[in-house]
Amino acid sequence: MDVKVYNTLTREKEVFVPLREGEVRMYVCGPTVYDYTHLGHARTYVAFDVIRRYLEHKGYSVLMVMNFTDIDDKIIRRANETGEDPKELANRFLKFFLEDMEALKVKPADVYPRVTEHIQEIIDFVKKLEEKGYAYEGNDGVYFEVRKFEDYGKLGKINLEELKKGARVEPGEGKRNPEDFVLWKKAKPGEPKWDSPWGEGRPGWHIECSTMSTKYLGEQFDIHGGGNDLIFPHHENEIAQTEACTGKKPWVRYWLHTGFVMVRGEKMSKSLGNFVTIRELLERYSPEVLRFFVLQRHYRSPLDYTEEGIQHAKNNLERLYHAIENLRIALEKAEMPFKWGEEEFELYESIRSAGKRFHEAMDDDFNTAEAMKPIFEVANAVNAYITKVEKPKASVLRKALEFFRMIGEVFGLFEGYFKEEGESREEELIELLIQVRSELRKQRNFALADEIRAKLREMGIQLEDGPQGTIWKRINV
RNA sequence: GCCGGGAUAGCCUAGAGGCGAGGCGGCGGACUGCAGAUCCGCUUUACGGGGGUUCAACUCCCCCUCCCGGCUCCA
Repeated sequence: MDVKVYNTLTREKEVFVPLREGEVRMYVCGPTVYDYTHLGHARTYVAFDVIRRYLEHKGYSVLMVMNFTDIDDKIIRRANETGEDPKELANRFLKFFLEDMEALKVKPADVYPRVTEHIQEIIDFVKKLEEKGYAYEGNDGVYFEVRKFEDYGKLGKINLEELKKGARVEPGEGKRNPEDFVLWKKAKPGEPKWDSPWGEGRPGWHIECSTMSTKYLGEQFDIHGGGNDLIFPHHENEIAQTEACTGKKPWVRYWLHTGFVMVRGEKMSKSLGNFVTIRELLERYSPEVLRFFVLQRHYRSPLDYTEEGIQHAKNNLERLYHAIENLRIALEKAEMPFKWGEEEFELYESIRSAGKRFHEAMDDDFNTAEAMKPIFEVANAVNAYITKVEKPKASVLRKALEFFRMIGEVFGLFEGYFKEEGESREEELIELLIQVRSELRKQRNFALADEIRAKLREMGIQLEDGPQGTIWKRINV
């Protein structure tokens, strides 16, 4: 089945066809590293992580690049406030960002180009634009002359005349036209700077993505993504620069943008001060709960942040983990499948059809919210099968387990279950404790029995007493 | 002003011209020393309002109300 993606450029869902067969080259706009990563960032990067994982699952080889803006007005301003060196400040938050991404199980990009490591390439790019007549030098920097690029506005559906009415277009000292944007900023005293044909200065914001993406992914590539807030002006300007420079259109085939995280009806952002950092959240919730929370909503829709919502996600994920643990326990007493009965056919069919619907949902513009449904249906079917059937058949149970493993790989979940192997010592000790506790229960020493249960629970092991004795589960959520 | 996205049962999320919504929560039952998990049932005649098209609209068209976002800081 083909994957369909919603392309911001055309405002339509299109069949995804990469430029080179079997390979996807994608670029996701990374953060400006001057502060901690918050849930809004996490939403975007988890969404693109799952998009990337799904494309890999479909058999594509994915080359993924994410940039770091490590020199910029905001970094300089923040550094001035704290008295820190801008470079050190950027390094610090860059490191924090990578730590947060790792904690969230976001697969690392193949290259993380930093602006300060690509100054020469950026200068060359600007020079080329100058040679081609798209750029001019003003007294405070080098500017891109927007009106020379006739396609300007195609991504954000911007009309230049309307834009001027929009009031917030700043004239800027060295600009010829208010809509022009800066490619190279000349340094003011005390600011970080690099040598260039236009004197000492630093790159403008948009130019870095054009330069670095084409360096690693070529003059044309498949996917360029980021938050909704980057459509205009950032991505619009990137298109103008790059297509003006290379002359090749379209520079990027598919533009993907994520919706905002909302807090009580407002966008989560630094300036509003209504943000929660990943670090804070990870103190209260596991990484998988946060991923699950994000994936319960389609990536383009706004996502409302509430504690209750995350709690919901936690409950949901717990339910799935229980089903997986139930599978493991059932497998211990499972039989050779010398014959299948109606129940086996039923469970098999439910797994098969769920797999199909999962893929249909993901093929349809990575609709993770829709893809959740079949997962719960399998969990229900598994639980029903296990309670109904005395001697479950190992083969169907394994089919269910494979299903969850597949989901786990695409969504980046269930690591707590599928990762560990060879912890048999720990398992033996748990079994021993269960035996001791059973003896205590027979003697009706419930106080001590309950204490053992409570202590194990604290360690992430949950005991459940049932008709066939006591079983244990790992609590991974 | 211009451009875009929304309103779905108590709550959260999908979807779609007729055909099972998924989860959470709540209630009742089974199981149980308690807890937990699980099963069965109920909460459930769901789709912002008004027109229209149609044999049939939650879905298509028009209008309206309300909410949100972008319009050179942003993921």
